[in-house]
Amino acid sequence: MTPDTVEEKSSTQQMKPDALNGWERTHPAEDISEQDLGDQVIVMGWIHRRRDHGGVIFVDLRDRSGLVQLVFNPEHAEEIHARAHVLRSEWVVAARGEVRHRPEESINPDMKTGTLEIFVDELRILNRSESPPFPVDEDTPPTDAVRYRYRYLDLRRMGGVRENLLARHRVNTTIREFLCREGFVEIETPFLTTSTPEGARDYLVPSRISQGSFYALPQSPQILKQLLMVAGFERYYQIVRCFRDEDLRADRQPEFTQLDMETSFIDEDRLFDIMERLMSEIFNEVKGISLTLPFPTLTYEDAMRRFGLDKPDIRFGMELHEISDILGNTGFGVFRSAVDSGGIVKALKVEKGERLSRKDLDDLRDFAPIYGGKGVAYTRIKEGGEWQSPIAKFLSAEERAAINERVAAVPGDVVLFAADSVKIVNDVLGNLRNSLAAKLGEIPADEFAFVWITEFPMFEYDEDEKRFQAMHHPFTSPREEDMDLLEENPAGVKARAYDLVLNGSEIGGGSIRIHRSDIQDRVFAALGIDKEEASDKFGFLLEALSYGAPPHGGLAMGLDRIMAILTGSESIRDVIAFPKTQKAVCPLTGAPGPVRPEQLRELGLRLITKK
RNA sequence: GGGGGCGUAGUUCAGUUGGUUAGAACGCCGGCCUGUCACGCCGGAGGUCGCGAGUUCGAGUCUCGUCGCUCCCGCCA
Repeated sequence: MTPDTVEEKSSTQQMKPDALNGWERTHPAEDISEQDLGDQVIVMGWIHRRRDHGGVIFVDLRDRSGLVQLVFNPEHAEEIHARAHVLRSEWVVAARGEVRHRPEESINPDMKTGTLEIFVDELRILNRSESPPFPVDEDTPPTDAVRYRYRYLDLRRMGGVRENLLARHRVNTTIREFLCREGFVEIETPFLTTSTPEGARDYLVPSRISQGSFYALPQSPQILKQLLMVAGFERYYQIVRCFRDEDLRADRQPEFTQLDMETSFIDEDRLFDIMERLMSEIFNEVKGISLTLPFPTLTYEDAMRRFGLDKPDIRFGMELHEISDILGNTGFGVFRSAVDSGGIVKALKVEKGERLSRKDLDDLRDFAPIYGGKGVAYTRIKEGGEWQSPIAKFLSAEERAAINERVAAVPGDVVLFAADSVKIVNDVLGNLRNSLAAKLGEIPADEFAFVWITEFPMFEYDEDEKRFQAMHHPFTSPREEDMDLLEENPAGVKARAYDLVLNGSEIGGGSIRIHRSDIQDRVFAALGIDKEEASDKFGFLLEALSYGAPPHGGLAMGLDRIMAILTGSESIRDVIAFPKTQKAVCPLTGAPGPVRPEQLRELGLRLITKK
């Protein structure tokens, strides 16, 4: 190797790190206060920034608590000053020194410890660091790909995900303390369990001992927590990881955390009350605000009618209005055929319609197809209720007047229309309502609007499989007054199921369960699950219900989503330490990855190579 | 499975109608600097323009494919 190919090592690279050697930290950096003036303290952390004036050197030391300024003065201690000269970003150091007041003109009002500094007498360099791939000391984060690759550095950044995780810790603590006071017992349930029929694809784990058999990772501990009620624990909870092998979204990870709860001898009102008080404590802890209790309640039917979605954002108005009845005999083919084929026509009024440009309205053309719709019609309302619209001429004056009255239109408004099947109309206008409100700045950002959605339909008809499916899950109790409909009209049965919605986001859901095996049998029958299949899949649950199951119910709260809303995060990835990418890959560990052939052999598995 | 956005220095980005040697800021390296706090000043290094093909005299720029990140629909409580 010739001399000029030898990589030159700077002096900083050659320095040997020091041992901690009995030193103990006396203060977190940001806890240094006026009370410590004149005291010798020891702080430990990372080099946040260094300002080397040739003479005096200033170093901002960062630890979990925050920042404190270290001062290295050559006149005070020349040798220490020389050591400080080689410090670089993200090196790990311990410093002992005296807490002093800064000179009056050097006070930094932006820092919590801005009036103070530590005059360093002794410095120990505990570890060096490569130059970080992105600045750890700045608020502006690098792109996601870089953040995830170096997640441990991303988490080191102040004011970012680190703060979210610390808030999450406080929420977990609040939950545990609250539920403990309320008589709940934390019990762990297995991760290696059996496949439950809840719709989502399971993550499977092959069994080595029983070759050809598989465990499933739980989508939720649903059946097991019901068994805990049969066992007599009365109030159970668990902060538990759940797994679903489905495509990811900003608010969906393949593994996610739920606050899972179940209670005996209780009905909806008492359960709602417990949850509302818990939410109130959480919001008080993290945001310092008190929520107004109780939360409002909306039936599924009303939510769909007024907002088009079962997770309405009720922070703003802009409700939907059905106008099908006005259009029974209309000459406008698009509306007419929707109504004639069992669909509906709904209208969405936007006040101060001048905020929507011609282009905005034309762009609506692209909105409907996202949800399977054909389009969105619109009109501007002029003086005297006159319509300025491409579709005005297709509607009679009476029809236009009736619509104006239905939506209470005044001059200046814009009214939007969708005509299609019930599902598509609600999807299109429900989502358009959210989208327009956001665009027009109608959503109060610092408001938290909870709403319970109740009385969900028990069953949903699956067009593909030509049979009913449980909308929630098959252990949900039908309402008492709908029991008789189980056999004659399943579509009319409403369930004792409920969701908790916050700012248009579903943050939790649950139900009062079936605790009698005779009713469970009838629900299985309605679902087209025969006795054999039922006992095959859930025999242990049915058996358990026959041994004195108490009336019980519960819910599961999506902790990731709650944290995302609490911290103002766009994605739940920002409240998870090591999240997966949209391809369900962990950028740090590389999971999932290949396994050694002998591992497969032990499991009795062989890979089929896909083209 | 489908639709949209992004990909240029370590990082964040700019890059004209396709035209010579691809720029800036921050960071990094070296030097100077005793009250800074995004310290300042001087100098320097650093690029497979995600990857591959194509069109062209000529591609960071146009076309096709592919990979990665991301938002959405489907799917999923």
